[in-house]
Amino acid sequence: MSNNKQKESLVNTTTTRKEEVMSVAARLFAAKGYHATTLDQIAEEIGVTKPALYYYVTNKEDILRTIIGKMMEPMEEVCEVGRSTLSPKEKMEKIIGILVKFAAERKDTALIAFEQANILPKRSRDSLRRRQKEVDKVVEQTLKAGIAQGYFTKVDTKIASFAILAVSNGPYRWYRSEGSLTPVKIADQFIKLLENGYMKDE
Amino acid sequence: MSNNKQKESLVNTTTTRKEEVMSVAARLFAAKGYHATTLDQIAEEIGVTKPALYYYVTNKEDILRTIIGKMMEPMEEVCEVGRSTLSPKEKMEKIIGILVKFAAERKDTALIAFEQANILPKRSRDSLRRRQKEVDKVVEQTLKAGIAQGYFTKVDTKIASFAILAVSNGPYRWYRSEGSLTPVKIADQFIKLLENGYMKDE
DNA sequence: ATTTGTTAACTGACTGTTCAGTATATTAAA
DNA sequence: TTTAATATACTGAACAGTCAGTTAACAAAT
Repeated sequence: MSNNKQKESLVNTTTTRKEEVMSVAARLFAAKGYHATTLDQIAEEIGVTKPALYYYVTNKEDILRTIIGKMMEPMEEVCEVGRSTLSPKEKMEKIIGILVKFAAERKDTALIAFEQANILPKRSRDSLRRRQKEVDKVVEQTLKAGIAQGYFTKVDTKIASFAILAVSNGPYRWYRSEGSLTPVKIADQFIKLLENGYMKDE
Repeated sequence: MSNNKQKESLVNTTTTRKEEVMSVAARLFAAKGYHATTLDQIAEEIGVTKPALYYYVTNKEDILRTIIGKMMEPMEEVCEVGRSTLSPKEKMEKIIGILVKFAAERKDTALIAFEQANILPKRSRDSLRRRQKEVDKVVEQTLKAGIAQGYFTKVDTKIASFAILAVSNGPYRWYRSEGSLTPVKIADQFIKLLENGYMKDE
């Protein structure tokens, strides 16, 4: 009885214990929610006991914070696109691509960041919210630029950016990596729909 | 022996205690999540003690189930539109209107139904999921019909329906009733964007 | 022999739920 | 009209279970 321990350097590509904690926790937080997930469950799935987690992590909340922190990178990418010299159309397409890719490939992280960030204390939560507002602003500014330059139609830019973001972030709810759809195909379809709509313009 | 509700229409001006429990609970569940909300908090906001809640409700979970149940009605409305004889374009516009209206006017309910339904036991959760799938199907069928009849462009109907639903349900995340935007105006903008896109077709 | 990693056993706080009572209002009986 | 009986709406106290976090001790590897 007992172990079942870790001999990580065997076939382990590069996953450290800490990363394992994070990915297991992310899966459980996403599936059942933060409060409904116990440290015992995380530990058991990894094959250790609860106190062992405290060797890698200072807090339960620390796990959540770390997971949510992973969302910062793609949002920063979006902001960089915003600062680039691309045309509004190209910018928007790149932004949608980045967001769809992340929402599909990192479903758990996306779900947790969108639906459980309010669990964090104001301090930690605010840096996420601020970045999200920056992303909002990049999308809206891109829309405004496109309209000003005569490429885009005159839509309400606030409402349209909410729509574009809802679509682009949406895949974390339904994407299945086992299916035949790739993030790129999804993004292409989204772009086609958002740029031209579903009505045939005769 | 004996039990609960039935007519108490005597002095009730507008809201019964049970309704008050539900609306307070909905606000707290939406703001902090189900597990992070204690019965003491709900009771305190109403101005009673925790055991008093059990006079109106059998369970904490029962509160959640009741709140989520409120989402059934608009989804049934959508299904009725699907069964109607309207044109695909009109159907889709009505569906978007119904969903936007609900997501905006009943933000808390929508948030809880979308983000906390997995807390319910499979049994209770399945009736919601089934209805959601029906709504999905109505949207997809409407798209297919519109394409078949030559009104809509040939989009991937699975992906496009996810997009339309993400947009239409989205307002529960950002709508503020104090603002100048009405659900109808939002729906109109969404319809315009989804039908024609943001690109100028010259 | 120290560092790294882990465990068994425990604590302190919290929270959903129950239950025996109580105060007030409503109805029935005298 | 007074009195008794019953239902309504709640409270205070406590129970039972859960869970984040701690402590101290132990093993393996460097």
